[in-house]
Amino acid sequence: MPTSPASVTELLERCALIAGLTLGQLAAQLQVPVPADLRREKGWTGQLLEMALGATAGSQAVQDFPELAVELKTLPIDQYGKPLESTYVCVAPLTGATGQQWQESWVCRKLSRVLWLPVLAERHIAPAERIIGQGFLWQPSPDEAALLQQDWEELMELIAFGRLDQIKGAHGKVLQLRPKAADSKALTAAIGPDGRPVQSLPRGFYLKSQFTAAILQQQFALAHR
DNA sequence: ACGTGATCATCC
DNA sequence: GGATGATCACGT
Repeated sequence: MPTSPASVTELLERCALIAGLTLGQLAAQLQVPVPADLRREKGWTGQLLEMALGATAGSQAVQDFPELAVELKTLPIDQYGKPLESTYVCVAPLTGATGQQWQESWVCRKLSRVLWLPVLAERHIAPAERIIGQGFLWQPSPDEAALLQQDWEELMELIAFGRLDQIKGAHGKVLQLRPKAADSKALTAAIGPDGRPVQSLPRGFYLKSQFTAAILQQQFALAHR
């Protein structure tokens, strides 16, 4: 069981070591069973790679590598390097976050330094055969940060004014709000249209795949110039 | 129930 | 084919 990396350099070295391996090969090294599909283990890939890299946070609400201030995100991609899914960031505070500033938000902090780890994960490829790509460290550019902040402020304002029901996944340019729950019947406290407390479906912030696609494109260009 | 890891399944 | 809403497992 890998220990937690002492530095960002060491973390990136570990990424280089596993790049090119299949998930099956890595799972064998770590003595982890591989599911035939991910229908009942949707987080399996992320948890396997957390283990391989020595992440310690588990299900705690902190970054994956707290000492390094690095958040790990696996990114399922197709053969052309395009993301297959949006990227979950964190749960959305539906109460008690009115007046919060962007810089102190959970979204901002989690996205301040991300280790992206692409995995070739087209659906026709069995989990064991999926190939680990080259991980890389990313920090939002000023432009990217501005886009994220704008979307976050817009969504948080709607939440604070009790307009949660009007928020669809289509809201936001790069950041979206979508259900994040066991099922559509899950309930959590939120603010109603009249400002009074109501119960509603828990939501999470997600990065739209077009945004992560741009990050990958930029990284690809950097790596090949 | 909440937050972690996300992908599934269906609709357009 | 891509995006949106729904869902699965686990630890706390």
